[in-house]
Amino acid sequence: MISLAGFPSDGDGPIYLRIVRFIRAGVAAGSIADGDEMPSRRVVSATLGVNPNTVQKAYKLLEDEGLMVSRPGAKSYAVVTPESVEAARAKLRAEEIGRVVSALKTSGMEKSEAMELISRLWDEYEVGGDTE
Amino acid sequence: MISLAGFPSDGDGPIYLRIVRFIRAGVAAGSIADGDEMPSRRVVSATLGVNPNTVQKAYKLLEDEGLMVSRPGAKSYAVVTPESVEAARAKLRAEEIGRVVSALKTSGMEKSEAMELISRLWDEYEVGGDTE
DNA sequence: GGTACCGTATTATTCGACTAATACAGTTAC
DNA sequence: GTAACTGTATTAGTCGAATAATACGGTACC
Repeated sequence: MISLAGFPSDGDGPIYLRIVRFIRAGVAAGSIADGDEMPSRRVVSATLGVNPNTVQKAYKLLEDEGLMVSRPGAKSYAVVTPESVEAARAKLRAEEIGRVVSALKTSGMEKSEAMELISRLWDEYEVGGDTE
Repeated sequence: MISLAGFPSDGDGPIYLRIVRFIRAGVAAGSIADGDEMPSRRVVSATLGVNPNTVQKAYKLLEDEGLMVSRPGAKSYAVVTPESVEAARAKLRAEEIGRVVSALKTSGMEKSEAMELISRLWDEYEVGGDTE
């Protein structure tokens, strides 16, 4: 059974995404094995103090990514294959990151400037990109 | 008087940000000159079919950025100086990068991971034939 | 000074994302 | 079969951002 130990009590972003991130990290890091039983929606919801549907939203995303399997009535299990591990890592890596670097360097920005800018944007993060 | 010709009837993001972007682009591109008269809030609101306060929200941001000046009762004017042009370009650049950062966050990546990867990729990336 | 425009402030309303409440349906072990 | 779990769907509440309705006060020009 996959443990929720280490799940951050405080974190950035909505709860369902933090759950997704937590499982993705486990798959990517190898701390979750193929066929491991996932805690049920209700167990997770009770543990984290959220609604089962919030967990369902996270589990649905994870299933769509191929990181777990669910079927009505039965328990859910992690899927850890070379493909799913790569999928998890790809998500964590987000290939578009290369475009950030590309765009920034092309614009003639110094590395220190770029890091500062990205750090600030990350914290401020407004859809539409307005800052200040 | 600055013209609204070319203002995109459809676009991404809230209206007030599209107005901001439109003016920023004009300043950055040089199609707006220093001292140019800005259309009043009410004129813009009537032209675009939105509330004057939506325009006010945009104009307030532009004024905070140093791209225009307003004072109660009087007309508003564009401010085009080396500083404001640089400010406009920086904002447009930051906005573009912000979209990518947004995508990374939505995909569940954590800030520390992102910063680390960007730092590493920065050193590996070679400026090639990429333009734009 | 009066009129017509201007910018600004205060207060609703709308709308979508996130979360919750509840009910429904499938699986498994006895 | 039935009890106790499981996953899933439908609907409602909550909160913040975007926009609107309205009112107020300043400036310019005759």
